[in-house]
Amino acid sequence: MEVRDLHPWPATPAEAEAIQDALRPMLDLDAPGPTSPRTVAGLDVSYAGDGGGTGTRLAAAVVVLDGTTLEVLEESVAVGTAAFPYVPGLFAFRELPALIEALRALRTVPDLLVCDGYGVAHPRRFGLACHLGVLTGLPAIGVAKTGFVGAYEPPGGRRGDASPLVDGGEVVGRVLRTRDGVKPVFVSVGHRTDLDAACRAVLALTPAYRLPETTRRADRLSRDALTA
DNA sequence: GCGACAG
DNA sequence: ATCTTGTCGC
Repeated sequence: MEVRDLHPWPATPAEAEAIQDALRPMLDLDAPGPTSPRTVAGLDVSYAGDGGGTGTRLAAAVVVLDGTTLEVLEESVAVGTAAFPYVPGLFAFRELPALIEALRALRTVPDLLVCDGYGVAHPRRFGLACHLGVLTGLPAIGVAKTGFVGAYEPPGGRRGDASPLVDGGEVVGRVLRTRDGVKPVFVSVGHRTDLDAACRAVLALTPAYRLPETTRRADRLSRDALTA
């Protein structure tokens, strides 16, 4: 699929923040999300050794599933190196180049991107899911495993129970229980979707496990690519 | 000032 | 993210 050319690459955290600020106005946060996406892509990255600095070997994977049957339709992997040191809030710059390469190799144009991390639930309201959404032009959401920004009350204990994630006085996401009695995930909007549609998609992708089937498939694929 | 801090 | 043993539970 087509992906917009990558912007000039930042050499410092300050430059990276400036890029996020420059791209944020391109976000579409008013559009209703896809009601029943035919194809859903999961993205994930695995690292070889020390996952802290720049240059670490990594593998980025994208797996496209049928939105209804969750059958695997297409896979894509790209190996490379970490393009930026890990800095909370600038996480996207670490794996963006490899993820973009994997996306470009895709034959399918997914109806929805499910990213590992956050969307607007971010210090500058521009997490990885927003960044990938703007570069691809596709609806995108973020699903994170642990907290980052925002306060919340523990959601009820049953699958589907949720509570708002609030930061700076605004709702930036939702803490969603995907399995009964299991630690919830953090869902936030990235681009061209609303929070309700994002959570519906996540529930549709979690018929058996805590994490979306898209994320689980991409995780396994990226890990295998690193080994081989 | 001190801690917390997506992956 | 990754490094890792044992342990509890279905």
